[in-house]
Amino acid sequence: MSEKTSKNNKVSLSEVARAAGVSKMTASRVLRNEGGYSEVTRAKVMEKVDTLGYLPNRLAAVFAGDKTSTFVGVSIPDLGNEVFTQVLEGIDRKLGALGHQSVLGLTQHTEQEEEKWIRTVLSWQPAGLILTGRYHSTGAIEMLRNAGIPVVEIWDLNTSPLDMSVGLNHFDSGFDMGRYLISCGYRNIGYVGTSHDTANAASTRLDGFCKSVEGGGGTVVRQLCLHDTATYYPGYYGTEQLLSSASGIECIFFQNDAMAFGGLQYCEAKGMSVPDDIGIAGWGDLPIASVMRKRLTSMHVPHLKLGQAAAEMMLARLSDEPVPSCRDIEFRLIPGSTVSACS
Amino acid sequence: MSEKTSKNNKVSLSEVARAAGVSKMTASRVLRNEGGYSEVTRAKVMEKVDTLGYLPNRLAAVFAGDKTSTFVGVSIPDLGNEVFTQVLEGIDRKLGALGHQSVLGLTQHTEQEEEKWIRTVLSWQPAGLILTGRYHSTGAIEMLRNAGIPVVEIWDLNTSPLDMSVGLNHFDSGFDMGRYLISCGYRNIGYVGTSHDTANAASTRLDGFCKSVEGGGGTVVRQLCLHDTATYYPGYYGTEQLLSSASGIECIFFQNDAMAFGGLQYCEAKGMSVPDDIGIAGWGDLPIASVMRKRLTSMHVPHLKLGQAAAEMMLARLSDEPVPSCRDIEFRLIPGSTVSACS
DNA sequence: GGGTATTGAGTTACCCGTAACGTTACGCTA
DNA sequence: TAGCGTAACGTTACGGGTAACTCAATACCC
Repeated sequence: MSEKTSKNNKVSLSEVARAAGVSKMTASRVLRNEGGYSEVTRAKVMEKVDTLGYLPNRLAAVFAGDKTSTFVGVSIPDLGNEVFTQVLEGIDRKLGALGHQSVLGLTQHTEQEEEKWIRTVLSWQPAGLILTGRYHSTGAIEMLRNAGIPVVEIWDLNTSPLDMSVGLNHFDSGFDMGRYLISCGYRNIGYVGTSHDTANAASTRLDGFCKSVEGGGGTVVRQLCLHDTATYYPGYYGTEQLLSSASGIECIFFQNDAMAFGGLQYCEAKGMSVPDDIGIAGWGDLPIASVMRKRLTSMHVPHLKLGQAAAEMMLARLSDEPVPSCRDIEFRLIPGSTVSACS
Repeated sequence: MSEKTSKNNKVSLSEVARAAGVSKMTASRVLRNEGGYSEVTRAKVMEKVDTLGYLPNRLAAVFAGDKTSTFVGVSIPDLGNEVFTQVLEGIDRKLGALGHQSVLGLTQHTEQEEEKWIRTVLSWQPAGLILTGRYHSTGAIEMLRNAGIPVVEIWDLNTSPLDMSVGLNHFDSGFDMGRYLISCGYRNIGYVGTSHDTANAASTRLDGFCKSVEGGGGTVVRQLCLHDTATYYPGYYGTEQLLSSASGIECIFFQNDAMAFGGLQYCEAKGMSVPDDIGIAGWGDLPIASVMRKRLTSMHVPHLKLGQAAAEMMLARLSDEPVPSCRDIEFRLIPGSTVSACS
């Protein structure tokens, strides 16, 4: 409110320099700890920085140098699904610790939204992008190619990524779950999840699941894909829909633990006993599973770690370290006690 | 990978102009739909934009004009607490829809982290900032004052904000819950929450809660503040700690629904019946409450709406519309059935 | 004392758009 | 046909910082 020199009433480097009685360049060197100045000069400059309340303008810095900025665009489908918030937390913590910032993009599971967001965020010259999923619009791919910045595709394992990728093999994780449920003796199995315009990891999981169930002599009686977010309540009413539209279902596989919990609540509310009357399996090993009385049958996925790995790959690439183009994140079946254990 | 003219191998406006055989200015006007050019010129320019894959450089644009950028810094404590992810989703959806971007900051509930983040994000010349909470370090406040950009403080109702504020009266919400529990006949009440270095909304809630409980002749026997995140498992083991360190507790008030659910699971696991043996009250009316067999006694808070309101205030201010400096978000007690209803 | 490091500070040329003019050509009116 | 307005485009300065370079002063050595 006091100084009003440049038009944005922000204190610029040249003002600091003038006040300190040195040149702009000297002041710049001091601020970047570049050396080439005396202690006295440094003190003078730093004092003025303090009194004037100078804040550097990174925009100008990026603009001037051929360095890229320190922010990284991070796109995820939505924040209602705890799976993604954990990944995001992993990413942002790691990026933040090393002086980078996340610019958030919520794609709502559509390629158009993603493309729109990519166009916008690229115009800000980000250092790199982290995108969820392996499917992108052709326009998006074109832009990403031209941008010439690091891109990490996360969540789906992608052995031929645009640039880099960290994720897990969703097909296999679904396959493993199917095999396990078959080994428990289930044959008539249902699925409750959500669907979106875009092909995604959950559908890949379902593919793997069907493969092993059918290979094991079982049937995925009905696959219910709701147009909703993958959280508790859709799990609840999805289960209701599933059970009322198909009979003889012995076990239900859910898109994630939140939905599975919703389903579990529905079953118990209707007087069904889990796992005696019906088996319930989730996916993701979300925090809620840690307090459930019956250990939820699920698939453990280190979400936070996945996010951190993505950030690490990005940062390594930005500092020109060698980076593998693809990193596989392991998952682990949790037998739990919401399906009837078998021999 | 093909064009490599400017150092960042990005196509610049002047290249487009040169290719189209017009001046830089003309190309700029075409891209901004500013008028002052013939249809023929427009077509020539747009064609080159397409073939060269030109993406505007918003950095340069901000730099040139005295306009601010389109990104808005958004700081929240953490993503593990669903309360904040919902608020963030509300903010980002609204901002994104109107062409703005969120730059995320996770403060981990500390003022130092917040100050560090503010310093960094301000150097990117954001259009504005949205901060969670009303308490900030003096250094942060100083920077915010000097920055001269809109600031919205959310979550805590703050009638004398730095600039603008949207939030709810946490004291009153705690007070209401206390009064309700008293009216249900409870007298010996416990509290389980988390504590952080910073004074925060949850502690204000607790203050209000204690006030009405004590005013109503009850006692908050023990207040347990764990150093952990406010989610399921801390609710579980916090309840264990609480019950083993104090006797005669008839009812427990939790910092939020996730913790309350954890506590509920603990109680039921130990054979206690809710609400017959012990009452459970949460806060926030989180999605999980929608599928619980017993309706959780809680406080409904429109998190998404709160986030949207914050974004709206920011956007209104940015387009110079008149904005009230403070907006109160209402909450509503949900009696539920995890406390014993009274006369 | 003269030559050579070393250190400190100044100069200049960008970077890529936008704003503010300047110029030209043309059409319309009186 | 003079007079004026305006569409259509060109030109230039500018913004805040950085990189590369030059220059001046001091320190040190033989």
